[in-house]
Amino acid sequence: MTAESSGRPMRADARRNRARLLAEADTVLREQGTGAPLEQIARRAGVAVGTLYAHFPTRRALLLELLRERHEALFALGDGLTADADAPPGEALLRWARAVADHGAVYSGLSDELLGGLEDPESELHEACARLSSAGTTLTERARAAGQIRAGVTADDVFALISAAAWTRDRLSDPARADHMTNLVLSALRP
Amino acid sequence: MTAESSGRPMRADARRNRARLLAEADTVLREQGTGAPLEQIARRAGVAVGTLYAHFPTRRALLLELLRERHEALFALGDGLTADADAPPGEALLRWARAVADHGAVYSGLSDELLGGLEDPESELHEACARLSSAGTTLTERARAAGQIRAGVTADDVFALISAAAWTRDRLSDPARADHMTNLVLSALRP
DNA sequence: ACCTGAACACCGTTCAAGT
DNA sequence: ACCTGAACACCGTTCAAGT
Repeated sequence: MTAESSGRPMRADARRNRARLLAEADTVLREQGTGAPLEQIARRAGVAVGTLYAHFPTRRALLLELLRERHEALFALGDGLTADADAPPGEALLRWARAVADHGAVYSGLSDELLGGLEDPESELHEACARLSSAGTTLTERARAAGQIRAGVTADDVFALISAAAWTRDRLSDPARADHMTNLVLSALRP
Repeated sequence: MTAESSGRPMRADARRNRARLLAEADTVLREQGTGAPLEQIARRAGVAVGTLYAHFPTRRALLLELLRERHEALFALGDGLTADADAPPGEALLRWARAVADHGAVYSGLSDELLGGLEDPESELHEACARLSSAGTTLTERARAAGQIRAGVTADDVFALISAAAWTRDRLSDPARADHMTNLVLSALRP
């Protein structure tokens, strides 16, 4: 067991290695997507593969750490939008959906992990995905009550749609189309 | 070079092996998706891996043959819908979109191949994807001219949206949601 | 003309041995 | 307490040797 999972402070070299691994992993995943060779990440961080595994037992555990900051920011955004009861609920929901869709397109393959992580309780990403999904629940219900989105659309539907928007953006070779396609997919929410 | 690519008739055993490979490949891909181990397909077909490669030099070449019949059926459907000039153009486009979305969800991972194959001219699936995409062009233009879909939506957008619908259906663990989500994603086309 | 299966490459994952 | 890197497993792909 490593120190990080037992609450004890990590040895200085371990902390440095962990930080380097995360930094290089971010670079490599931005270039090659969520399926990038772990060996390459370790090499670029200047450590052996075993060290990577010691810090992050699975690929998804590594991915979860990489996403942590952005997840926190999204939770905060969700709270902020929910707290602002006077804002037009349709617009609030759309701002939320766009933010999560952007997030899901940061690494190629991430949209699969997000929707898959919600559906699979065994995924290391499950809790984060569930929180992201439920953060949209209040916004969805308000928008629906105000008649600003389609009847019958659930928070689960919204999350699946957001994931689909991220997936589409991810696959497009022309980055100029990214915003347009995100808007188009999310426009399915219109009443 | 094999006989099949030179126009000469194949030897009887080769033809039998090819047919068996395609039949087993369909079964395996339905179970495990487009990334399934090729070794397993060969074993189930009772041949060595080399034989599979002799018939289908790449994974996508195999996939293209697996899809050929369904592609022909879709081309025919597209022609039929286009020929029927009296049908409501919005409905015709939606029938087309649903048919292609169903097709793109037959094997897990197929939606990636379809949209990716359209974007990548080097893909063995490129020509088929381009034909599928362009088959929707006339239907899209008619629907747009009749004001029955959103302004500014192109045939490329429709194909990307169809792929997104297939992807979403593919990822859902609950098959009962499949139709609902397909309808929701495609409802982005509404004016 | 076609098939076989061993050979090689690549990558994920583990773990005994080191510091 | 942490790191190294060899070892093993798995799969894609090629090709010399067979029929």
